[in-house]
Amino acid sequence: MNIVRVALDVPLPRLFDYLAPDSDESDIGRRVTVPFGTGSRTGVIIELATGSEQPGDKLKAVTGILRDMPALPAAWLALCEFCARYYQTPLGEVTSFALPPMLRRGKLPRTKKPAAATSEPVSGPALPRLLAAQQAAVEAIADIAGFHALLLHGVTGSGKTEVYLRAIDAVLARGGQALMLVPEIALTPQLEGRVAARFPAAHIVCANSGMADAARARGFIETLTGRADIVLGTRLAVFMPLTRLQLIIVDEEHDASFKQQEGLRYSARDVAVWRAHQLNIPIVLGSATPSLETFHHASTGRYQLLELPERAVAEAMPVVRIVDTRREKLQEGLSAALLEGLQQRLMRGEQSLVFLNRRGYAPVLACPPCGWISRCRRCAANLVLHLADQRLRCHHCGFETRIPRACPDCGNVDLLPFGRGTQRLETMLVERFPEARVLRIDRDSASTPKKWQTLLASIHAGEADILVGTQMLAKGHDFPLLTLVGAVGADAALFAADFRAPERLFAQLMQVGGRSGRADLPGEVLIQTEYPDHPLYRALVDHDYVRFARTQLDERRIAGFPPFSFQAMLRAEARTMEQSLAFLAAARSAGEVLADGVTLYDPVPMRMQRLMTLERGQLLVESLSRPALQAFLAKWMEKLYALKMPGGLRWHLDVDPLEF
DNA sequence: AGCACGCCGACT
DNA sequence: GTCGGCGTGCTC
Repeated sequence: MNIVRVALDVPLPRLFDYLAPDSDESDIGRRVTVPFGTGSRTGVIIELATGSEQPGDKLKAVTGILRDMPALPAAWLALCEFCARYYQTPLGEVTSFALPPMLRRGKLPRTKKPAAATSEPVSGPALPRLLAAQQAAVEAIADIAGFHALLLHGVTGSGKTEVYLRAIDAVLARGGQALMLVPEIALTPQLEGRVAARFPAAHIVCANSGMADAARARGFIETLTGRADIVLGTRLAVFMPLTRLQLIIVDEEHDASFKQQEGLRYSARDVAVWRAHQLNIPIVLGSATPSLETFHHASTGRYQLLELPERAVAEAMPVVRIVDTRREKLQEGLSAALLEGLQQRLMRGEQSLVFLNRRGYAPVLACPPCGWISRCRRCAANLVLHLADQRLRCHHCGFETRIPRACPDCGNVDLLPFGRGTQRLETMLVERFPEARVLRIDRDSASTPKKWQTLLASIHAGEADILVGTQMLAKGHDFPLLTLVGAVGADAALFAADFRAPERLFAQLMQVGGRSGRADLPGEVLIQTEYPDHPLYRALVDHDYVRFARTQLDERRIAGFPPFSFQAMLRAEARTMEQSLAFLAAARSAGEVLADGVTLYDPVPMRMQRLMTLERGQLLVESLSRPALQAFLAKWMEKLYALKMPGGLRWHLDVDPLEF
């Protein structure tokens, strides 16, 4: 009896058996349409069987095996199986996620005219000369046979990309494929251009969530059929079905966007490392500020550390200065030193950037006499004042409303904005420097890729003197005219409850600081703080990531935080906090009997306690051993599926959570 | 997650 | 008398 075992996109941790008389071994990894419940679904055939644990009368026959494209290879299925196991997600949800939406639905993209084959071997551009450290890195990567993880640690401008390109070159020369992951969609076109220019004969496939359905499906199939030489994309590209993969690169490996924060909560960087291990190939993790997990691995020798200590382009590192704001009376949040710096750059015709990671005019509008403040009705958050379009807006759920003329509670008309956002800084700077062209760059002003491109273009054309922006500005873009970066309001992250906040702050300031300066125009970074002696800032002054990382790792070791422990977070959301916490308490009791070498903490409300009218709680699980944690989670999940829940309650498990 | 079945409230 | 609320149970 021919039976196929099918992974379907339902939240049930099992496969479904179907009769498939005409199936054979070659159908493993094929998509298949099956009757399911009252309807029909498309899934993936995971294995063949001759019998089933299901009673024979329950077995239905498949509607059809889709043989219109090559079957997904065994290594790809194994990758999905790993994710299902590791992230405690049903295999069908993983395979479904890993497929482009169009293929998931059982369809195929229309074939497009194949790009004109490059008949003549095209010669690439002349190669830039390598610094000694770059050369050493390139050779180290070339020397590797088999699985090996390398951390390429180098500041902005140290030439990491050139090292990647050389490594890719070597792989292509051997007829292999390379996979390169980058954090942001916004960065892929730029990188694609550079890669395409370097490898004119290579077929490059992009993969990111911003692509049209058909294009993404086409890229997936081109990868599956082996036509792609280089696959370039954001985190989801880690699931592309490369069949001759010989090298994986993860650029900006520390970036939090490699971790998906919903659905399948995977870390593309971690999955990439597993994939390299599975295929026995090298993986290069690159960053100026590696994640502490990765740096720790490099320190213990598990990963090989490759250092690029200097900037490749002849430019000095920017001078970083701390501005002590404890004694000073600030002007709208800006110190005399920063204002002076801005004035100087204006006179010299150079650009400045004021970095403030908070958009809007002010974080809250308040009525001082009666104590009213602008709060979101649906979330445990304040409504942010957006003066530019006269709205109050919740940055968490998107709720917005007109700015009230008077206090809704007491009628007082003198409502006051508290705190400062980019819009307020912009207003202030326009008043203070009437001759300057001030440009604000945040998610409000650069809401579409097109607007973002326009803003970028005018920055490059020198049509702006002072930029005010959020972290949007920190990533990936070079601003040749920029010589001053001022960081404002950074202290808030120093004492945040999240133990990863300092790590993120350091990376952010390092990254935004790296935007300033070039060969003939040395850059300067001014960090305003009330904690001028804080080790984080001192390390920034010295450009000493390693010292910062070691200090942080020491603290983490003492506190028993990752990477010295392994964590998972169970989160629940319901109509009331009581329901959420009651579920988590039940989950904890169910888990405690299984816990062997695993600690379950008290259920607590999440930091963003209410979101979209749902009250959210969380329960942290921790272990000193990853295998122990994994073994526990597998057993625990079975019990959780069996737990009775009040209507409207939803829960999920987040393995290796980044958010607390 | 869907989707059906099922048993109680307020509408034509 | 029926539409519909969402509790419960099932999907090979």
